[in-house]
Amino acid sequence: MNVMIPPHESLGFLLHDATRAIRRRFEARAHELGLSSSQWRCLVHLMREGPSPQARLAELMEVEPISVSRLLDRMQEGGWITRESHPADRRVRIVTATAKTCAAFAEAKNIADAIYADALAGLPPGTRESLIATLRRIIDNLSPNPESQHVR
Amino acid sequence: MNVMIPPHESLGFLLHDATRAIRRRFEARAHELGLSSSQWRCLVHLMREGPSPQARLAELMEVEPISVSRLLDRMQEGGWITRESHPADRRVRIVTATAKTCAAFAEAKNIADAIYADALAGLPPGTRESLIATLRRIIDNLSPNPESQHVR
DNA sequence: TTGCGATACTAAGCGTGCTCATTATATATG
DNA sequence: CATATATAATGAGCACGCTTAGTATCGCAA
Repeated sequence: MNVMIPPHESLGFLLHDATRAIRRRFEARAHELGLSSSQWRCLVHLMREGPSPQARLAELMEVEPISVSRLLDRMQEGGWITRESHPADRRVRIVTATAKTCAAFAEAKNIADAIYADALAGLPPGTRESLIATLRRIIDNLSPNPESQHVR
Repeated sequence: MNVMIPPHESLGFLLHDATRAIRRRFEARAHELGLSSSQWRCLVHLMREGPSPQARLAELMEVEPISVSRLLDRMQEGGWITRESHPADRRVRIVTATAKTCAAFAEAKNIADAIYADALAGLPPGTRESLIATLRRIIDNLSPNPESQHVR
């Protein structure tokens, strides 16, 4: 019945803490840009994908459409994106990054890259690659969609 | 759906996604216990530490005291903890795990351990240990408190 | 054409984190 | 003693995730 968990050996706790440390540091440094980590995640997908319906962004971010809707409300208010009606399907709103986004993108990316470098400081070469491979496998193993595993 | 999109390689995104996958799976399985992942995190610290002031729990969980206050409101309502006045310091509320917590603890721990095993399935032996070491170093590297690094 | 299910988005409300501010109490300092 | 500062907890309000539900629109089939 002993609760023998030495300080933070739990995989879940460590992943949680590492993720939170990175997110906090990003938000501290990107605060002056007016960009939260969720907004940054959204912009990365949007810049890679190009102008997209909200449902596509929800799929890429793996969150519910309603979460994207609220997020985009704030991003639109912040001037990061525009929402335009799809010419052929009036249900769809096409989300497009603004010039402000394009201007700030490189700066935010530099912030993120610097944090990753800090995070991995002192770890042997190849750690990043093996960590990435492990994380990808964990995500794949826990994917709720079994037939998508190992296929992609 | 669309299988042509190459998955992103960003460390932050992968950590975020892996953490979320574990959290989601835990919450799906612990739902019938009435335990959220945050409540579980809190209980783990509480069982390890013993009856504690809220401020101590906030320190252990590395969240703000107000967040603990709200979390404990719900945990108290759910019957997981009690709050008692400190006999010598009337500012302090001592948080204590209830019998319900002790009864459910092993079950929740089994859920968590099973998820970690699923997550690491197919990865070579030693992956867990190296992943844990890497994550601990990342957390340490990003700690906002420089003099605590490498000391613990 | 009409109807019906699927899809795109939004509304309402909650959990869990945050910042900023407030109250109550303890402790140190003049 | 009186006051100033520090600490413990909470209130108000926001960001961003969720579930559940609703509306508008599309596409297909009878």
